[in-house]
Amino acid sequence: MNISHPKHDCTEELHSANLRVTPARLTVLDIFEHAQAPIDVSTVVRALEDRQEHVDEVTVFRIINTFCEKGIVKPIHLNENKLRYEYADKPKHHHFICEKCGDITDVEGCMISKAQKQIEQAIGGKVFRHSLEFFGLCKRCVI
Amino acid sequence: MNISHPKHDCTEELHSANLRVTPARLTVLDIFEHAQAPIDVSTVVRALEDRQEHVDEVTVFRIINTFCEKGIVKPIHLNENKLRYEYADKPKHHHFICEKCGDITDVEGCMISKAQKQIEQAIGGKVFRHSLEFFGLCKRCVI
DNA sequence: ATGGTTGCAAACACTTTGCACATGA
DNA sequence: TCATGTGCAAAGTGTTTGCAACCAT
Repeated sequence: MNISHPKHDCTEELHSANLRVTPARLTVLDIFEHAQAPIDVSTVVRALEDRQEHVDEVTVFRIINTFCEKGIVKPIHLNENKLRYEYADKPKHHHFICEKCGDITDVEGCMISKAQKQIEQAIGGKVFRHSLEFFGLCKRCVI
Repeated sequence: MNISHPKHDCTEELHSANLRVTPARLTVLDIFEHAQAPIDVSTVVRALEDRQEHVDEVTVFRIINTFCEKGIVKPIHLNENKLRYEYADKPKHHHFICEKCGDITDVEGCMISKAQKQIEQAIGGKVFRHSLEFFGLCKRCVI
């Protein structure tokens, strides 16, 4: 019996999303599963190159958009002029961005889900989600 | 009747920012002072047209960038592919964006300045600012 | 007079679209 | 086989830059 989580199978994940299994999609999925922070499209393209896979940037955009539609990854706005994406199967968290070195750290836990209730009362509507990012200097840059 | 003296106030404000007073800058400043929500560049261009002032979009970008450098307005990221800007002289607040009608409401007060302390301890760095937006349905769209 | 400001054209970065060809099921 | 995925070219946004002409001081 397999006690720990079975080693994640990208092929299976694509199948269960009703997506055809292609080399590009498999590798992009694997890249997201191993990414330590939200990554943008050109980073994915470079990661593919590093693995000797040459995938057109347009195709990477399309793969990621498909993954977003299927809920496999989700877009992350970090107040840049571009989108980043991260693997969706992560616990809720926010991000801390170092304004000097650009390092991105996850901030675990969500401290404002209760604030949403107050806001709903204030605006008389419904709050579905929020976006919260912190900017500053990481421990290596703060000195 | 509602007689305001925007030109006078705006002239002063440009002077004290060491900026030359031009018709385009005066009107852009007045537009920001009267805006009810963060606005983007093309909205400013349209607002200028409405006042019979035809200012090139590039010039509006430059005016707004100059205003940002002077701290007269500040950029607002609302998880779009473009920037919005708002008059900087407003109390701290966040924004609620209706995902159906696009209406933007200010959410008064900042409920996470104390959370920043905890985050600083967690990451071992320094948090200077944060970005927090709420998304949902406004009271007209929630039904 | 002269240095900052503007308009216009062009470039730029990121993202999407169209279409022919290739490929997974 | 055939619907779907991919590469390439091109277009679509939002934004910046170069440069000559213009204008506020």
